[in-house]
Amino acid sequence: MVSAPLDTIERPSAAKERLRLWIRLLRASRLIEGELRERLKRDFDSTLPRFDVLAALYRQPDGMLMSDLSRFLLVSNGNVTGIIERLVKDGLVSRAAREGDRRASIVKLTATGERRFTEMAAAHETWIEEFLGEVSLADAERLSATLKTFRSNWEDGH
Amino acid sequence: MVSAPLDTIERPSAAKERLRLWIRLLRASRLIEGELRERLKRDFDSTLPRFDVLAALYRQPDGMLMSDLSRFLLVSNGNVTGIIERLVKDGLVSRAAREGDRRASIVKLTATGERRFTEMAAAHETWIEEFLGEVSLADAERLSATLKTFRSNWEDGH
DNA sequence: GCATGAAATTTCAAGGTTGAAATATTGCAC
DNA sequence: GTGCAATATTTCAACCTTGAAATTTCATGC
Repeated sequence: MVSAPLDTIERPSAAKERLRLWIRLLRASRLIEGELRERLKRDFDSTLPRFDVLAALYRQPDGMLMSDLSRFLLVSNGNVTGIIERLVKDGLVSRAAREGDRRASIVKLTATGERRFTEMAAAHETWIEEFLGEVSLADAERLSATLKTFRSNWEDGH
Repeated sequence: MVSAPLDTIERPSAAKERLRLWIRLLRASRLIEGELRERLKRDFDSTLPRFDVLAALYRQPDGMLMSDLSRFLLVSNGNVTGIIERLVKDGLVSRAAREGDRRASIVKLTATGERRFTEMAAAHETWIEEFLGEVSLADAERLSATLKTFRSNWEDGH
């Protein structure tokens, strides 16, 4: 019988640890996402994708193109079409053709949308604090930094 | 002009840091999930939810109830019904009524399903290593531990 | 000016997701 | 044994999601 390389037996395998990390990461997001979904529905009769769109628009008072939204939110073009349709119907968002380019439409928050979003954002913050409150500041900073590095590497390679 | 409390100006606010953590966590999962989805589709003509179900069943050779699956995967009952339907149609999964209880059905991997899953799992491992390879062993361990604690706390409180 | 490719968006089919209501079956109190 | 709550699952409408094809408009080379 031949010994396996030290890496695979004696020491914790980095690959296995990263696989475990991914599984826990996914599970944590799903737990939190599920709870957020429930509460957005319960308290604001809204959804997470709608909240994401409102948050993106809130940061850009001059408005965004459909394609800006889809790039920023990491979702497909077709997806954004439907979500915006519903937000417009609800009066939270406005659409207008871009000056001199009838292909593109500029999407903005309405006054109602802005008011509504700030209410939702306030609740959102307290909910996240409720969920993650037991994570120490030090842990949050480390974790956050690791994830930021991960994302930078990702974007360099994709 | 009055000074704000030290906590909110001089020192990084723990709440803000945890909010940032959540945003990065969500973004990281979405990036990885999106890439996994594409590759599962491309290489196996499958999807992430199907892969999740196969993985759960692989760990339980004696089979699982529909409700076991829905609890374990954090998805609704109705959701599982549809996914299992398709997996059965594809021949990867079998269903049978539980002995003496015609309400419950026991779901298992077929031989084909098991073979198929091990292929997918192997690819999955190399993909995750590709995505997270730059996360050091130490960082992976810390992050993973933090997320585990988070989940334990969560489950105690819910 | 016109053709032709690029850019911005929509449409569509297939699938995933929830939560609530409906169905079917079981177990239990009496 | 009957009634009734509990259990396991399905059904359904509404929404989210993707990726590919189609549509509309713009820009550019000729």
